[in-house]
This record gives sequence, structure tokens and C-alpha cells, in this order.
Amino acid sequence: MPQTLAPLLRKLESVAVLSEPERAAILALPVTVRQMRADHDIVRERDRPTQSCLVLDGWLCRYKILETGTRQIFSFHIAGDVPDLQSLFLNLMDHNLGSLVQSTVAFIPHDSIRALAVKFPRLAELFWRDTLIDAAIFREWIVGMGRRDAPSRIAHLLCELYLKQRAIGLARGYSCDFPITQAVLGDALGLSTVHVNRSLMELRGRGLITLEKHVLTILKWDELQGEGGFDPTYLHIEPLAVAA
Amino acid sequence: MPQTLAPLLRKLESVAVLSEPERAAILALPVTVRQMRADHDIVRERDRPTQSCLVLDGWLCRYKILETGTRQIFSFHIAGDVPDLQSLFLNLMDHNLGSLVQSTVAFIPHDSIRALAVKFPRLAELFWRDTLIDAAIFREWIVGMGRRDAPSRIAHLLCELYLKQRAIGLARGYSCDFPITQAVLGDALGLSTVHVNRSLMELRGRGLITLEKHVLTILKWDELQGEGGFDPTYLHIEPLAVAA
DNA sequence: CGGACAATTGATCTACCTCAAAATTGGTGG
DNA sequence: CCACCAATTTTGAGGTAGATCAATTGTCCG
Repeated sequence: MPQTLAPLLRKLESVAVLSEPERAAILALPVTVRQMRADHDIVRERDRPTQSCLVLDGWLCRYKILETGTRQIFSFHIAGDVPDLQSLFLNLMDHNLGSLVQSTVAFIPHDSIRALAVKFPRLAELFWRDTLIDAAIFREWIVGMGRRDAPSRIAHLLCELYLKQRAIGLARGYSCDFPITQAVLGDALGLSTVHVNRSLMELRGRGLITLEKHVLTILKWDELQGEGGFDPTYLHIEPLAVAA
Repeated sequence: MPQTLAPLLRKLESVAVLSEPERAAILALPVTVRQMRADHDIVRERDRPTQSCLVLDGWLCRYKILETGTRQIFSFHIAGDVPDLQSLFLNLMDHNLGSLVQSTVAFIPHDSIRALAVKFPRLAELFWRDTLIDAAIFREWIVGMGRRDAPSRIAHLLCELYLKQRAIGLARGYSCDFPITQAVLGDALGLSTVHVNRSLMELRGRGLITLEKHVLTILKWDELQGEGGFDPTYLHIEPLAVAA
């Protein structure tokens, strides 16, 4: 399976040009590919994983379940992401990672990632950088939950998920996949399903977006961005990503 | 200034035992020490820092200002923290770092941190790990903002800040410094000052805490923890920290 | 074609907000 | 050491975004 790790390579190369040995070393990583059904947990709170998971296809999310049984989602992940890279140095999982839809993932043993990092410090830097962007997204998420009302919170997330997909070539014009139900959206934004629905209708009513059959289309990018107070700086998407 | 970097050393050694060369290399880092008045920005959004900042004494916080002028704080930092370590690989600041009270910080050039990381991969891991914990705290913060009401959100933060201080020996019994005004607390938790005040009174009324003259005392740890749904796992504090 | 899930709508309730003022507290200069 | 100012904390009184509960109406898939 020579091209299995292509999504990872593409992501790393959107930030920096890799040397041939670096590319080769990445492609030589031992992986276990696995298909997951929708709504299936990949890693759970309190687990002590010995491998991390690269998304090849599909959508994953990370979340916690509270004592009360409510769920809080704090990230969505698509091809090229390694959502639980943090388990490389934080042995004990403090949250869950699960699939939102049917997905394909590749498991990479921690040992081989560590070996890679020691041998190629620059790759270590790129992986590290990736976890830093993860944190930057969390920060922006906090800002939204603390200070934005429901419609802007939703608008902001739509902008983010659209750009994330576009950066890896998964958008078509101003459209992209959006396999997230309103209930899931509520769990991510700290809103009730009902209120998500109403806010979404407002955005549609104002002609900013279209959202049907799990496809999002942004009709008025500038206005949607304005509504969400969205400034893409925090995603740290490099010009390289666009150039490619 | 042989002991300037002691807080950093103490923090790293709470996770792993360092070799003599590693200790020496850290202590040999070139630093610029600076005193800051309260409410002073150290790094601002859009800056491109060439150094990171180690807290030696005092309290810092990271925050963003929205278009509307409101502020959202997403972290507090005390001695031993390097709040803007992420600028090592994310060149452009996407938020601000400022002092909450009079503080002492040490600036360390990125170049020398990078050199240290390449030479001692294990130190790189420890720094990396630290930024991962940063992210873990953000995740928990999101859970609180999305799913906890005001009193538990506050209770949770009190637990966190108490433990953070205790882990580096800054607590006395169940008491610790708490130089955070109710307005600042509101900016951190996405609440109005008025509501922070009322929730705080409730916690006091129920005899869980005492908070006066900028000193927090936790009277009923178990109940406060219960109120906040606080599980310290996400802080990833190692047994070593307690042993020391 | 039925069953399960997802979206939509209606009605009521409440946690938290805003505005406004009063009471404390802490720091500072005389 | 006291008086005074500014920043905090506290209290009161509405107002509202968003929650909850409960149906109803799609929509997709086997």
C-alpha cells in the first residue's frame, strides 16, 4: 500500500518542502488501516494508547461526556489530521475520539513516530506545529462559546470547516461536505438542537448559506465571515496550501 | 544570575528526571529578565515574536478582544509557565498575552530554544508535552463553557487554579493566591460581572470557599470538586510533582 | 413501504444579561 | 495616620437569548 499515507504527506507539505529522505521515512511508517462505521469510538477516556490515528477518509470528532450525560464536542477531523497525536506524550486519554460517519483511519505506532521525530527533527517540528494549531483552534472555539451568540457561533464554525476542507482540496467552489447533524452541531457549540435549527434557518433566510443533503454551500462568504467575526489567522494555513 | 531559570527547571523536573547536561543546557539559556506592571501587554495579536516568555513571578493571561470590544480570556499563567511557547512554530500571534498583576518574566530567544530542542530531543519532548497540556486545559475549558452553569464553571476554575499552584508549591494547605477580580473572572468564563458575583456568593454561602484579599481558601474540597464536575486527569500532573 | 432518524415548529420557562446605584475596599498623598 | 479617590464588590429590577418539553413533518434506507 504505497499511497496510504498520502494525506499525511500532503498536509505536511502544505507547510514546508520535505527532503527526499524525509518523504521516504514517512511513507515507510508501519500502519494498520481500518474502516470504521459511523458513531464508533476509536479511543476512549482513560485509555493508554500506544498508537495514534491518522484520518484517511471520513469525519471524526473528539468529545467528552459529562456526569449529567450531556456531550461536548470540541473538534472535527478530516483526512490528513492526526486527532490523537497528543497521546504520544500524554499517556492517559482525557477525552474520546469517535467517528461521525463511516471513516477510514490508519493507526501508526507511537514508537515509530518517536523514532521518526528523533531522526528528523524537522518532521518533529511539523508534527508539533500541528498540535499547536489544534490548540489555536481550541482557543478560538472558547472565544466563540464565551462571547458569540448562536448565529455567529454557527457561522464561525461553518467558515472554519469550509476552509479546512478547501485547504486540502476537498471543496468545490464554495461548497463542501457537511455530514454534521443539527444535534451534533449543538453538542459542539453548546446549544440545544432546537436553537441550532432556528439559528440555521436565520442564516439560510438571510441568504448566507445553503445546507442540504449534507452539503454546505456558502452563498455570501463575506457576510458569513462578518456574521461569525471570522478571521482565519488562527488556522495558520500557509500560502503553500493554496499554491498547491 | 544562576538561579533565574529555576522555575522552568522545577516544572520540567516535575515530569521527568533530567540528566546533568540537560540541566546545564537549560540553565545556560540566554535570558532577558523584565518586570511588568499590572495590565500590561507582553505580546500582541499580529506580532511575530522571536522569543518566548517564561513566567518567573506573578500572573499572566492570554486573551482575544472581539470586534465588539468584549474580551475573552482563555488561560492564566503562573511561575514556570511559558505561555507563548507556541510562537516557536506559529510565527504570527493570534492572541494577546498580558500581565494581570505586577510580574517578572524572562524572555528566551526562539533560536536558543530550537537549538536546545535539536540537541536534546528529550527536552523537546518535555516542551512539546507542555503545549499539549495547554491544549488539554483548553478542551476542558470548552466543556465548561458549553455545558456547565455559572456556579460549576467557577468551581471548576477554582479547582484548576488551586491545583496548578499546589503543583509548584505555591499553595498553603487549602489556600492559595487568587489575584483575579470578578470582572476578569467573567471575561474568562463568558459571564457578566454581576453573575460572577452572585454565583460566587452562592459558593461562599454553601460554605465551599472563602475568597478575600486575593486569597482563595477551599473549605470543602470534595464538594467544590463535585460542584464543578472537576476531574484533574486533564492537567496531567505527574506523581513526581507531588512527591517533590 | 415501513421504520428510524433528522429537521422543523410551537409554547413555556429560566439562567443569565443589562442597566443602575449603593456599599466596600484598597491605595495614595498630604 | 487620616481623608479621599478609584477600583471593586454587592444589591435591585427588569429584559432576553436560549433551554426544555412536546408534537409534527420530512427524508433516507434497507
